[in-house]
This record gives sequence, structure tokens and C-alpha cells, in this order.
Amino acid sequence: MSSPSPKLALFKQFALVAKTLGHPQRLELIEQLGQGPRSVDLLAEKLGAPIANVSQHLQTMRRAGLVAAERQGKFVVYRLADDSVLAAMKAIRRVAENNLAEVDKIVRGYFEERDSLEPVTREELSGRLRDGMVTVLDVRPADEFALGHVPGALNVPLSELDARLATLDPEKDIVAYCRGAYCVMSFEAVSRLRAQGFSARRLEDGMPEWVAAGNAVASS
Amino acid sequence: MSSPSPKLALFKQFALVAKTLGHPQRLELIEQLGQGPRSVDLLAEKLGAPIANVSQHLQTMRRAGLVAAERQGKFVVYRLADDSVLAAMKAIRRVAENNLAEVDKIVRGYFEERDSLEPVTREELSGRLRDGMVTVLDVRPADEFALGHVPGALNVPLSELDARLATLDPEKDIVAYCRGAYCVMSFEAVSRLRAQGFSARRLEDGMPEWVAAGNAVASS
DNA sequence: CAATCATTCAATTGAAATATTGAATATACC
DNA sequence: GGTATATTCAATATTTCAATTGAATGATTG
Repeated sequence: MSSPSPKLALFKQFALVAKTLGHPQRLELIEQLGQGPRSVDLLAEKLGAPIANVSQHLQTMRRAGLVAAERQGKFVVYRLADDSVLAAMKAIRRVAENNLAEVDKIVRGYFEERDSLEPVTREELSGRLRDGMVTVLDVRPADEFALGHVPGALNVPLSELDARLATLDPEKDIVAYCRGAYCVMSFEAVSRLRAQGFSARRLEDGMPEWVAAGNAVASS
Repeated sequence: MSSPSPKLALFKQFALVAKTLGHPQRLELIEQLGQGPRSVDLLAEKLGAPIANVSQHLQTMRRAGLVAAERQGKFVVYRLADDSVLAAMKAIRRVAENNLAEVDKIVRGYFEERDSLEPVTREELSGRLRDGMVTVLDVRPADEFALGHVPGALNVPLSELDARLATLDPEKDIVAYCRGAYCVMSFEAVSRLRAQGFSARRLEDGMPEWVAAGNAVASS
């Protein structure tokens, strides 16, 4: 009757999920979708990859239960299937952080001083937001900012940072964030701000986790 | 200078971890190692796979930071790198449970009545253990039982269940457990016990989670 | 120091995943 | 209805992964 052990059948399904997560570009797609639903088009542009390629990755991910798709007019909008997907990506990241020397090397290699990596917790930020003694920088591109951001945050894309340094209050602490835990832009922003004498730190994780933790989101 | 974006480099590492988890046999190895360190030999026997094959999987897993190896005499003993590995496997399982219809189908198809799947929580079990009004069955093979089990548990491998039915107190509730959440043996045991009129339920998860939650372990 | 046992290595084969390209489909807009 | 746009499909070439087999290595035992 070709009935293999149910355990094997289940493990094959779990393996399908894991295998599908096992591709850098697909992880990048998850990072993007962690911020909200996006069209194939936009995702391809963000990744700098051919549309057909991205489309196929998205379909692979749909078959593995990672994302869902919905047609909206002439666009097909993809979104993460549910919160468990981000949780799984986070769990995998932790394994890599804990056990792969290579990860440590990359992180240390890119950012000279280790302490600039110590992030501000979400709790700390919501507290200090109320005091008003902190400047929050959203260093993502303007289009992503427009689709949702931390209330009160200034949108200063990395490319404009230098030009807008003068408008920042040097008396206030700065907290920068972008897409997720390893979105490089916030590291880069903090590094540059510190070089200019500002007291700057990163927010732990990024936008999707801020939302997931039940914090307010503004959009414009 | 061939210095790709650090984000890409990191994502490649994360993808390596996920990809390595993406193989049913390797997930099975993790399930086994979740119970404690094991030799290549023993693992191969448990999986019913060729030793060379298992050895290669283990080496792949070591390169991905999932397991660590240590030589003990003429054996090489592998163990999980740390708790994050089990956490990652659990997170992946959750994605599959939430979003893959196939998983639901398998679980439902194998066990006719859905309620037999409602597990006893670890907290509930530790409470009832103190009252002494519950019989705990460890349905794993004797060798795995010997390496660590819930205190007070009876070792009744599935193959011996029928023969030992008469020795079980029909007045007590029975809680069965085995290796992990989808170790089929505890489902099967509960199903058979219920057919015989016993009040039987499964323990949520299995041995590794019991240990991870800080509960006592007995060995013999 | 030879014999034995556990593990790993190396080479081969077959299977699967990926990127790429151009064509096909579906929807909206005029 | 025709055209533009967004997405998917199909076919192919390339690369990577997995299982198998037998030989090689490393450690223990007598």
C-alpha cells in the first residue's frame, strides 16, 4: 500500500520547509516581506534580481508554506504565511550566530569596534520615546519608510545621511534602525554618526520585530 | 577586492544552516541527538542507514554548526552544538504545521480520532507525578530508556505493550512519551491503550524537551 | 605488533536544484 | 478591442547534492 512511516512523511515536510529557507535570496525575500506585503515587481527591484527568477523563488516558497499570494489588479502581492516564518528565520540565525565562526568573523570584520553592535532593546526605545530625549532614524529607502515606520522616526536614507548631519540635534542620543537584525544600513549609519561625534546606537532587530512586538506604527 | 556585501555573506551562512536542516535523515539525526550524545555506529543502527552515509551527514552538519564531535576511545561521539538547534527544528516544525496542509493530512490520516492527539503538558505531568495517580510509560527501546528517562517511568517498548497490558493498573491514567513531538511510538501506544479501555494520553514533545525544561532525569 | 573495530575518505553515479532565456497568460488602461 | 504591463510557464544548461562502494585511517585489544 506504499504507506511509509508517518514520521518519515512528516520529516519530509519539515525538510521541505528548511530546504526552502536554505537559499540566500529567499532569506532576503523573507526579510523584505517581513516588512509587509510586496509585489513580485518591487521585490525583484529590491533584490536586484531578474523578475522571473524572483517569481520562481516565491512560488517555491509558496509550495513550502512560507508565503501566500493574492492578486491585486495587475499585481500579485506576496506576504509571509504567518509569524512562524520570521520566528523560524530567527531561530536559524541564532544557530549560525552561536556555532559558526564565520558569522562572527563577518560581523567583526565589517564593523571595527564591537561595542557599536550592542543594540538598544525595543523596551528601552519605547521608554525613551516617551521622554522625547532620543532621535529615531529610519535609514531605509523612502518607499519602505512610507509603508510603515516607528512613530516619530525621521527618514534619513543612508545616501542622504551626510547631507543631513547638520539637522540632527547633537545633544540627543540617536537610535537607528532599518529592516532587520542584519540589515547593514543601520550598522553603517551608526558607524558614521559615531565618527561625527554623535551618540548613536542601533535598535535590536528591525521593523518587522517592532511590529510583531505590538508597537505602534505610523505611515505616510 | 571581491568583498561582497556583508549582508549577503551572512545570509549565505544562515542559508547553509537551513539547507543542512533540509534533509529528512538529518532531522532524524537531530531527533536522536536531542536525547543525548551518540556514536556514529549507534545512530546508523537507529536510522537503519549505512554507516558511511550517516557519517557524511554528520560531517555536513558539523560544518553547518549543528553538531559537534568528540573522540572517545575508538568511538566518535556526536552531540548537538547547543540548544538553539532544537529550537530551530521546532520553529521549522511550527511553520510546517501551520501552513502545510500535507502535514495536517498526515497527522489526521494516521490517527483516526483527533482528540487522542491532545497532549499532556509537562507542567501537568510533573504535578500529577507528585500525586502518584498516574502511570508514565516510556515506549522507547530499552537502550534509549537506559540512557535517561522520566523518573518513575516504566519502560514498555511498543513491541512489548500487548504482553504487558495486564500489569498496568486500569484505575490510573496513563501518560506515554517517546523521543519527540512526532515520535510515532507514543501515538501508537496511546491508540492501542485506548482501544483496551485505558485512559491514556501522550506527553507533549518528548525526552529532549523534558530535559530542556529543567525536569529531573533518571538513568539506569 | 598484528588483528579488529569504528570512522572517514575518495570516486562514481544518478538525481535535484538553480539560473537563464524567451514565450505565454492575465489584467488594466485607453 | 488593442496595447502595455505584471507575472508565470517551459526548456535548457549548469551546478550542486546524495547514495553507494570499497579502500584508507586511527585507536584499541590481545
